[in-house]
Amino acid sequence: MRKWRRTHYTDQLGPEMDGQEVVLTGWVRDIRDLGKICFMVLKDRRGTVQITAPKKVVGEELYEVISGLGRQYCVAVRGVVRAHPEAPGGFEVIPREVEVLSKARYPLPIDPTGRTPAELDVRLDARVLDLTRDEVRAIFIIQHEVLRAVREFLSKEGFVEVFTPKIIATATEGGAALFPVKYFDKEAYLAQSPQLYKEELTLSFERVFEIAPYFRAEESHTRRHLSEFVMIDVEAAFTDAEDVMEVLERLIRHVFKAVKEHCRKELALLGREDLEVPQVPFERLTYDEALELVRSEGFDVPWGEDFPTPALRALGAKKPGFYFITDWPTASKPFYIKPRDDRPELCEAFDLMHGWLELASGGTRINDKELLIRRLREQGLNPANFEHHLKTFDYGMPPHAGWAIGLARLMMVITGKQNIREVVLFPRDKFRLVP
RNA sequence: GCCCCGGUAGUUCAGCCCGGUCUAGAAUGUGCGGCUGUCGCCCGCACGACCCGGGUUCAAAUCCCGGCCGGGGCGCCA
Repeated sequence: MRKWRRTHYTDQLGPEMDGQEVVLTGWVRDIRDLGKICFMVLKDRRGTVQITAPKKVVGEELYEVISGLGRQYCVAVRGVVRAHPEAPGGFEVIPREVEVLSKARYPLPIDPTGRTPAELDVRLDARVLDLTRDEVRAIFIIQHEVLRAVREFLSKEGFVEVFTPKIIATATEGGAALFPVKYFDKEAYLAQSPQLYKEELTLSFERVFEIAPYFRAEESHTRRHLSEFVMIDVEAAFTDAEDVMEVLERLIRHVFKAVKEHCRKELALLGREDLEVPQVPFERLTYDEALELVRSEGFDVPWGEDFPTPALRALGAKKPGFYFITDWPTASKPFYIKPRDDRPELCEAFDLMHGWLELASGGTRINDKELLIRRLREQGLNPANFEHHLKTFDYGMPPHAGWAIGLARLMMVITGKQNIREVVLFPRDKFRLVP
């Protein structure tokens, strides 16, 4: 079907083009048939334009075609631009020929104009149609810019983008529940993190990053958890936690600047024109300081434990922007995090927070094999299950550090959306496997 | 997994507490008709729904129990 080649997007038209013939393609957003004149709003990915069909001008036959169109029909229109003071934007297109490329069947599951609102769950069931709305699509255009900016920044910082396996042999790290998959005649699992692989790769590339989906079979049923989610992972040789925290906060700043500069229209659609580029460095709060704050709010959290959600909310109320929580109790963090030399009950781990939302976590890693084995045992894990990983520590493993940030959580902060499902195209949780 | 709240046309909401007046109301949508400047067009007519199963009752959208699904919270989330 080559007959209809678009000559212009709707946002490339204007009253100064009066008299010019154009070919437009898109979807019928609205039809207003007044009897002897019919107005059709044509939408493409860049905007809308009014197609005006006066019966006397376009003739009986074409008038029937146009007034017979329905919302969300996919159409091509050949017509002439005409300046007209009463048309939106001061111009309209008088059609000469209209071809229906695809019809819509009614009833549509949601109103594509958004005038009759639908709940998120209903919208997700009809996600593809939901995405015809500019304000929904804006989220993902912003995400595209975020990813572009992340790659730009990390590349400039000397990081190499890599891919590590998403099908893995064993439940390497313990902890989070994994999804088992059949792998020929073996049982395998979907990766919950690239942690061990990215550490190993610092031995050769020194600085790597990976942007990929991960899978966790948790019971979590909250506004900020999904079973499948994209993480941006970074790992760097010859660095410690403080070094990579600086990379992280500068990255966040770079991303916010890029979004602010390149996604003005999309931010406006989401009511986020006021998005502020955060200043660096972000505030550093030690675990002990955070604990004290939380306790002063009346939460009885024992030393050594992670903060329960209500405590984090209280913390977020006091610290609404970006901040780090550092120097966590060693026992509260994974085995590969390096304990502090001076106080081994604490470790060189950090979390990046935005208000009460945990965005990223990272730290200095252990590069001493014997210590790593001891830490595995202390966490109740069997070193034999980490044979391949431990072997790489015999090849000159450099000291290294890194972090991982949840892409969707970052998108929640940028877009102001309160439910992670809003910022994921086709979210997966315990109760949703389709579409 | 636990707690609270909810499930009514395609969508969004009313009715439910206090069972009968519900042949279930509205908006939007869809269909048909009318209308030459609309832009959430307007006017008229029509179409379309009580989540599933069981129970109580003369009678259930309404009360009770179970299930499924949804919203929120918590837990889990190295």
